[in-house]
Amino acid sequence: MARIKDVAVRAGVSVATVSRVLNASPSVSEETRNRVYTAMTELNYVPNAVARSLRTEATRTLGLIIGDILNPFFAELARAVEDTARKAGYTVVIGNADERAEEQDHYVRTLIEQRVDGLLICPTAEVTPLVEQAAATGDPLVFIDRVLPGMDVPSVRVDGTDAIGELVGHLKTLGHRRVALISGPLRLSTGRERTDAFVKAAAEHGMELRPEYIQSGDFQLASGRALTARLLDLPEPPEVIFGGDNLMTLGALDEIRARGLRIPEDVALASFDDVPWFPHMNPPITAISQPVAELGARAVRVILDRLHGRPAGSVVLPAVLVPRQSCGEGRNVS
Amino acid sequence: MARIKDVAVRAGVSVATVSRVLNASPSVSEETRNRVYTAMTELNYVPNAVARSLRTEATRTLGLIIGDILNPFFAELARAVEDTARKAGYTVVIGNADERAEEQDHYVRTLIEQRVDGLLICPTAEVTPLVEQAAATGDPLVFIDRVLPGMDVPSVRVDGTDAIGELVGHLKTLGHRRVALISGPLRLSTGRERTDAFVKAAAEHGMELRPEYIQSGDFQLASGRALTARLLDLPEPPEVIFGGDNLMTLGALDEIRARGLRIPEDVALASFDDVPWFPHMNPPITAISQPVAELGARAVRVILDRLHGRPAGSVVLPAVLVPRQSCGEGRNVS
DNA sequence: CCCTCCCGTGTAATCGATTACATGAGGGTA
DNA sequence: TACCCTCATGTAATCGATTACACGGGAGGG
Repeated sequence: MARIKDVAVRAGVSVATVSRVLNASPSVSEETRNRVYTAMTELNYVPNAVARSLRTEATRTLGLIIGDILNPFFAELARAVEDTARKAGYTVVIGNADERAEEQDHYVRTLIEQRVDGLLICPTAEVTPLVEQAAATGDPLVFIDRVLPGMDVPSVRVDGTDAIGELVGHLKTLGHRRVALISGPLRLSTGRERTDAFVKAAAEHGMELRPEYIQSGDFQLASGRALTARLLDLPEPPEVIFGGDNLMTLGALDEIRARGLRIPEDVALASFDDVPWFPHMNPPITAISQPVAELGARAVRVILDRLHGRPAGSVVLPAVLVPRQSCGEGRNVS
Repeated sequence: MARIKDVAVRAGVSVATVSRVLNASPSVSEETRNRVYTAMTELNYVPNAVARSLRTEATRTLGLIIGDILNPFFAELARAVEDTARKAGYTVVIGNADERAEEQDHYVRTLIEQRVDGLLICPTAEVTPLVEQAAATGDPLVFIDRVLPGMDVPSVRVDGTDAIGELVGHLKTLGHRRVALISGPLRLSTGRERTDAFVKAAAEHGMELRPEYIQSGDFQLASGRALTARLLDLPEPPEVIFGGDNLMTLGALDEIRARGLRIPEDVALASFDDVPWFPHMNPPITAISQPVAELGARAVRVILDRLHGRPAGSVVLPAVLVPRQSCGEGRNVS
């Protein structure tokens, strides 16, 4: 593969001049520039980003560590991050942590070895020593979606509290009283926040939220199904089940269908986290939609701010309720 | 950030020895090795992969260019590629081509600049000069999912012909005669193959496949919806619509619902490409499922074979029919 | 005519690792 | 004792770019 030196020889100039052409430096004469361009095409020259990065100490690359790319929420997030980064001239390397601290650490390590310019992390529950150290070292980190307590790292996240309040109001209007929640681990900021907001809203609206109606799992489909089974097995099952994310909601749906129950007549269903196919379900699923694309875009902007020495604060975005039919005769909005 | 030289000084050895420890060379004494390890942890040393790659001319990185990460098919593919590559000690950089040749070329260029060891591409319809040149130069390429005619590049793909034949048989058994297809662009190998297989199977089973029942779009939701509208507007609309991928099927579903038609009574629906939520639709969607995880894993193996100088042939995997209820009283398999 | 300044270009150090080759200590053998 | 071999380690070149600094020539001013 042709190197800058080959181009230089062919164009009859020095490597410095070729480099200047590569970097669009103004101090190269028109004529020389053309000679260099010609030599480059003739040789099929492709600059070596590895060598450039070594010298410049910048890779123009961002690392993104997410929980699970199969989860549409993360897929959309990855897409938004990638789009925004690309427009700013950055490449994104995605790491799939599979919601495991160990995998997350693997990627943190690898990406730091690769000298990414910044690291966007959807952290797992645990604060691992490696992440702690990276933060302490001053590596440019930003947390997305989830927050780790007691760490001085800027974060970009969604606050669903208001939307959950709205949802509970909606449920009350529809005549429901016994409401249940199946959510993620309380150690995850998102799991805790959604639970707290639901409990608070239920209290405010005078709903009947018994202790056994609050179940926490791991944001995965199987746990959604298992917890739903537990709820439906209660002597007095809830009238509504609220899934803490789209996968737990899908698990709930599986269990409800397996028992031949009707939605919303036998049990109503709502979801935190909207996905493109919820409107097409039978019945369409009422959901709380997060501004995922915005989340990703803002996260990139925060990290770029940090990289360019601009002040970088945290960002909190609101979620919105999208009422459909899975909780009863709501407005028919898709 | 600490460099190998700092570690060497602190451990009282030369950089060569530190490097040997890093690369687990056996010719370092136990005692020295320990001193080096200690120095590394004390300095929080993280090896610089950029420098290493420059010297070794290998990045242990693979590039993957896909059509659209929001499409569950590609998300699953990305996941499989990443998993398999990771197990072999490789990192994967994903590029989102958004089904546009221009974006695809951007990533081909960028990833070659970054000197990825191999490139996995789901090519867009056009054979761009850049891709052609990369293939000619002997860059390690592998095509996934789609094939470009007349290029000497190994490919890993799914052949749905048999499954489509099975589907048409299934439709016939259920009493359908007028069958229609909404598929992707014929210039895409997948679009053409699915269309050809459908036409052939329909003929073999004596189905009524009128020319106007064959529509081709762009594998996106909007085009699925528009083509479905066109089919339903025909004086004699088809009894069955077969979507060429999951997005076109979803578009079809939108249009069918918008018109208040029932599935399968008014019009039956089937899909090439199964996704996790099809079983949860109302009614559950009959689909042809591709071995996506296998597809990704095999593609990685093919490229690694090439990298290691082993012979690397193309791979064709079979798809399978998963009958559900959207075409009528089929077996109830989820 | 000479001095300065600027413009375009070249020389060479540098980034942080890997690795071929050199070196020196120690042990075994004749 | 002399020789050779092995083992552990060090020296220095190298990968392909960037860039500070040097330099030569031409223009412009006095």
